[in-house]
Amino acid sequence: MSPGLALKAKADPRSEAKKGSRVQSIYHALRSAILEQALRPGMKLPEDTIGEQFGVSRTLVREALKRLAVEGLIELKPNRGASVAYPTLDEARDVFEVRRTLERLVVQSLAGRLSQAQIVLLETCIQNEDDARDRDGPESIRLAGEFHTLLSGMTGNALLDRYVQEVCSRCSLILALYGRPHSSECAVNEHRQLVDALRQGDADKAMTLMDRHLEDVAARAALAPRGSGDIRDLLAPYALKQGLAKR
Amino acid sequence: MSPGLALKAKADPRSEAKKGSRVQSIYHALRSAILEQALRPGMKLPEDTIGEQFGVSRTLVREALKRLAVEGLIELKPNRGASVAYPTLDEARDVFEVRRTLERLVVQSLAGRLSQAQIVLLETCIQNEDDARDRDGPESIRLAGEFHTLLSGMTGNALLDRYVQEVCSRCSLILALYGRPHSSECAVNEHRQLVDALRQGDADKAMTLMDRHLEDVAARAALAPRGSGDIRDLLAPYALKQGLAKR
DNA sequence: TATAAGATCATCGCATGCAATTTGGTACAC
DNA sequence: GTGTACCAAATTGCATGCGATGATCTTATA
Repeated sequence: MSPGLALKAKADPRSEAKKGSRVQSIYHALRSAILEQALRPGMKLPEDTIGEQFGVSRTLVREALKRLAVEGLIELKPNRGASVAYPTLDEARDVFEVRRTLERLVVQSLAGRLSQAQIVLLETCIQNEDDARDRDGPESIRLAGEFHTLLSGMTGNALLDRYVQEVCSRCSLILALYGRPHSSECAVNEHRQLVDALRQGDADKAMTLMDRHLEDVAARAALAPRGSGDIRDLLAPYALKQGLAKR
Repeated sequence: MSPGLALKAKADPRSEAKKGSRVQSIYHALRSAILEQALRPGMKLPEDTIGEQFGVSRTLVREALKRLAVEGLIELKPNRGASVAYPTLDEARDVFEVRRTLERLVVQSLAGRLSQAQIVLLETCIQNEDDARDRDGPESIRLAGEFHTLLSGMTGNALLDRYVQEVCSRCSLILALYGRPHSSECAVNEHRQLVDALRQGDADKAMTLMDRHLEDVAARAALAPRGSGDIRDLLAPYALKQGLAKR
């Protein structure tokens, strides 16, 4: 529309550098906003409102939304637009199941094959987690996810990496939804142990550690006590929309 | 553009029924065309050419192309449009690695939990494979994939199902590229054995069978002899470019 | 003849307009 | 007071136009 807006948008993606396409920026912004719960589950996400905010047209917003929908962070209903996803406990369990499987493959691929530089990278990542431990919940959730995606990226298996990134996104949302806030200090230790096992090349130990770690994470999300969380699971969707209950 | 074309396109998606949105139709058409090698790897896929063919605008075509790109069936280069993907042998190996991991989870979830109706479904699927055995390669490749996606769908885990579908698509393309044509008769038997193990609830046996089965499939794709396939890998694109120029 | 610079053309990236669908509200009848 | 029909506002679905980017072909010069 007005060239002024377009220019502002072009100037705004500051640290994104010259390359990142604008949909990328929108995608990242929305993703962060969702994972940090600035946008709460169930919230509507109208295309033109977002487009105005970012100084782009609906076309690009729509594209970003579509990507987020693929990742399961938003829901995209036929003629009624997008809203922040509200994963059920059943879906959450499914996601964690897939995640455990995938991450077992990650550590299996990585055990004993990490370079010194990679180990340093992992350790600084863990350090960041440790530093953010006291601060707000959402950020530490995001950082914990980044450790896992950092690992998956090191496998060199692009497909595996993409899948792990996706399940991590979903898990972050799930944790933000169902997780108890005061629970990330043990994760840091578990991450440290895992890196140790990987460095020593003990694939079995690493896999066991990762497995137990993800079990812990899932448990923290109140997924383990199958009965207790179900009330919310059943209640919330009705409070949100009224009428879309299918499965 | 011309209403004639639009009508033809609208009439053509025959079994698609009324509901499937038009991008869906385009997506399925292109997907089939690629998997059956009507569209050969490396071929360019211009938006408006396809749009004309289907009687829709570039917008919808673009959307379908994006989905295919996510699935790894086409490549989408920044300002140069889409072309049918040409997975390298390394990528192929990565895909099969992920696939084995995922499908192990599938059989693990399914062992001993199949209903009678599901078993019947699987058996008819295998029968279809058997029937198509003698016919052209592409179709039997597609059918073999359908058996696996049928299985994954039965887990009830939507995410797992989506991932398996995706890796199956990719594997089909890979097999079409690198596979030897005369090799599907054993797969049928392997599928039968697998269903037997699942019915008996022998999870370990089923997992082993699935693992070996996918190993076989990968081997058939010339992925096992790491050095031998590279010649084809390099040669084929050039042969294709000739065909592309003609078309 | 071969190389390099420039012009031309095809194709995509993105914004925007219009039609279609849904939603929420209001009036009216029962 | 409840239920139905209808209307208006909001929002998405899709097509298309314009500018931009990269590919190809031309031409000039060494």
